[in-house]
Amino acid sequence: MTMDAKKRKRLEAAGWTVGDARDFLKLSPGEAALVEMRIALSRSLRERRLDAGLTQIALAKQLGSSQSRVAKLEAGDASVSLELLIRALLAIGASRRDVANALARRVA
Amino acid sequence: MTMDAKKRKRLEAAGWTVGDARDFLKLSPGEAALVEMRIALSRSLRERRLDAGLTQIALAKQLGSSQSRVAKLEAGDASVSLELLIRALLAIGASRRDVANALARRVA
DNA sequence: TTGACATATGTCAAATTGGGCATAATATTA
DNA sequence: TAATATTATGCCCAATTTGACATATGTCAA
Repeated sequence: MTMDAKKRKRLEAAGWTVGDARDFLKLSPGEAALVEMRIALSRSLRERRLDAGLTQIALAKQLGSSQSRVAKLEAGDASVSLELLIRALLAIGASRRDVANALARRVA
Repeated sequence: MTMDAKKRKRLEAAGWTVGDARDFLKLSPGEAALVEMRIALSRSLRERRLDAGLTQIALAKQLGSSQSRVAKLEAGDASVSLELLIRALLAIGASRRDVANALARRVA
């Protein structure tokens, strides 16, 4: 994890809400893009799961994972990788293009 | 790692070339998509690096990583995650949309 | 050829991520 | 309201991923 991400975690743990993370924390464009991707994928995952009428437990089963991890996936928790996020999307039937679209989706 | 991915590794280690991995190994659509994404991102990474006139060492430095890992990234090695692949693309200046496009790119 | 540079591959300790459990918080329904 | 279902969060530690290193292989010009 990068320095800035650690800093953010510390701040959030201390009860701060980070309004505009991008320049407040001076994230590099790449770091910012990564955060945005995580958010975009998280949201798509939740939408797809709900559209499919699945509970987190049901999705976890399809994924071969646990409810708690699905909750973290959808929360964009720092402990989940893009890798797992993408696996999860594929697990509920998203195509490669669907994932690409989700990835590029606006989140601001 | 999944069962089938392990199987593929064993086969490749034994000297086999996997022509059409998709149905020979009976990968699920999701697993196949994941493999394709890895390949697509790997290729985009190498193209971008070469276009930028960078060596693997130079890119490794920008990434905060090592030459060997960059080599593995470009080789689509099983030991690299989509996460790192995406970080690498962002590190050489790809935008979120660029990554999305790369991800969806045809590889067959 | 040799030498210099670039890339590939194997290994391993350290760091990150994952699964699963317990439990808390938050709906939702009777 | 209480009971039930769903989602969130913290924790542990096993598994995976990573950076770094050594070394092998490949490339190309002198």
